[in-house]
Amino acid sequence: MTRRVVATNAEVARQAGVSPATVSRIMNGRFTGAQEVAERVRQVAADLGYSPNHLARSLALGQTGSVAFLVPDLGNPAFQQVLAGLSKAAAADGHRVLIADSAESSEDEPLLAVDTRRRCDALVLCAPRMTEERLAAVLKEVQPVVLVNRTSPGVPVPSISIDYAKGILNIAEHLHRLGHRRFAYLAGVEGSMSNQRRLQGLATFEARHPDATVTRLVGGVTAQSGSEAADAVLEADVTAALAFNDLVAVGLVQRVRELGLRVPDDLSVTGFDDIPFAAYNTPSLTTASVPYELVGEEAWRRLYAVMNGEPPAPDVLHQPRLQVRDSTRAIR
Amino acid sequence: MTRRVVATNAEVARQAGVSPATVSRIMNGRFTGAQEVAERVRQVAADLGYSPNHLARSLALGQTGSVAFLVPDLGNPAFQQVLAGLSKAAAADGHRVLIADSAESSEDEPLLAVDTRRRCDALVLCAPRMTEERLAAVLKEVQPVVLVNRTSPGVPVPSISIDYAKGILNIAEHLHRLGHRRFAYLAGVEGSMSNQRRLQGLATFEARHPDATVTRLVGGVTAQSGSEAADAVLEADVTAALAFNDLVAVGLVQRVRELGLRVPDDLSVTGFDDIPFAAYNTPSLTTASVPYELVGEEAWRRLYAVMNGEPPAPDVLHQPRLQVRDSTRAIR
DNA sequence: CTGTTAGCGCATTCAT
DNA sequence: ATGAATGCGCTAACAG
Repeated sequence: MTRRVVATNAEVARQAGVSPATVSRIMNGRFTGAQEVAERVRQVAADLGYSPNHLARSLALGQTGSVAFLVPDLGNPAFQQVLAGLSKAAAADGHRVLIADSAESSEDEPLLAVDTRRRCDALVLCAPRMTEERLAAVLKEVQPVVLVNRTSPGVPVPSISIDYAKGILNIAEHLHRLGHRRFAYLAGVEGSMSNQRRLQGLATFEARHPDATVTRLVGGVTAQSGSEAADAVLEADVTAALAFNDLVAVGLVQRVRELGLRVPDDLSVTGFDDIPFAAYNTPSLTTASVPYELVGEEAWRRLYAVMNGEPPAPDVLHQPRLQVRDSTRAIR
Repeated sequence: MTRRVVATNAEVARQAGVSPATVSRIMNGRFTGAQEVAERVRQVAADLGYSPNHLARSLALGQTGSVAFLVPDLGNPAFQQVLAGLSKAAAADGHRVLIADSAESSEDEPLLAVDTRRRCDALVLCAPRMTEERLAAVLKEVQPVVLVNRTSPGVPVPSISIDYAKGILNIAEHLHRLGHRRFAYLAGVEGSMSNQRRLQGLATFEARHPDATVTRLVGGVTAQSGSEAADAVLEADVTAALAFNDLVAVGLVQRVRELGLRVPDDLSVTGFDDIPFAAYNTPSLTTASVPYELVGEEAWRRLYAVMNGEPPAPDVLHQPRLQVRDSTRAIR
């Protein structure tokens, strides 16, 4: 009954006639002795199929070489892009990403964040709906940490954010220039930071343009919720609908067309995020382009800095870029 | 200079006046002694903000509570669905998923698979382009492992696969019933298992229907490659185009329409996978529906079984379901 | 029921 | 240049 199925440091050391310390040094490139010794050890290691146990190594070193990424919903293309950027950048520096999907349950997020963080060296936290109180409490437990999509008033941690208010404002202004005056806004999840910011942007817009009216409608974050909101949009008697994001816009457009209206002829529709599909939708979506992959990359840079005791780069507030396509057109 | 920033088992034990073993037992619910002792220990632990070091625990236990998932491209919605299913199922059993994205570089996959696997208890491997030779070598090093999207002739490991051949055959038959006789197939990555299976399905189709011709064209796996193949499709003088997957179909449809043709009136187009967006495309995509999220879930079930020394459920070969929508129509 | 002891496998001082 | 000894923090066997 051999318990161990994989070779160990000590085993290699014994067979190569050296000490475990020497094996360790050779495996980590800190060896300064004779070449032939190194060669012999490598040979034995190869024969035994040995490679250092990552767990034991992490314990001794005090670091795992992986970072956690907590997202509300990995099914959302926007978060997938952040993950892609984070994953690539981290990999370039020899680190891995452990994902935790809270499945939109902001109740569980604090626990999930802390627990996941404990398995890694650091955390990238994206929790747009967590209360500030909870967030502050969590942040103290999970450092090093970088915030995505929001900042924390209390605890000072690096963050990468998007200027959602400005983004939706630019979209509204674009439609206003096209002659639109009656708008509908399909809201995202109530209470989420990203929805609140958009509402602020719309408030600014209304203040600037007394001739415009914006009807707030219940929306959501998925294509299905966009579909379901179609009737309400039509009843609202508007000429343009601003969806919370591209997914909602896609769902809305499809349903509206099924109901016999034309987009953009009868109704202009806009999205937000500029997910890859936005350009391939029919009609292609006018939206606010957000560099999510870059966000993931920047999050990594800051995390890496903090992990190495260096000061992180300053926070950034990305300005979404208005991307005009075919789903919007001038009145008349 | 206090080095430790977080409390340790021994520290709690000392302050609570018990042994480390007792603390361990209480933290893991294996304590059978007096309630007041447990209460006191919990109180001390809470005061010190103590929770067991996951790394040390893993080392002692010999397991980490996380599994690795290697994918060729996390940007592909199909893989994202598998991940979602896997992640949810694993989470339900108290496990986490560590992702590794090989960025379509099958060269690096063997190393990446082994290295990532070493950080976890098991691996879900999705490497459609790895050579069988390499695959066989890798499989021996990474067990427990479950294969997604392909099987291994040599090493017997559990696998969840899709009957791509049957799927594309059903699509072709559907078009044939609609009167189509001249087809174009936009191939995926050459040499990939999933592309080979589709080619086999098409060969079967041609054998059955001597009156039909299928022109093989260079494609890819992204919307952009679909766009780029549009010219070739038009030159091929066909009435129906079968894209490798939905992404390619989406790109093809958009470009073809830009070129002034109507889909499905002038050209029927089909996809594969039935990604969420397929239903929202204009026109909605006729495609082969694959239950990818279920695939991820089933992969977890088998992995979990093997990890616990139980026999895994039998391999499954999922039959894609023909999903007829608006991108295909009868000739004339 | 609870404490003592001995690893888990590795990296790293400190000697030599 | 190399080996012996120690610790990372925890769990499990074994006593008592």
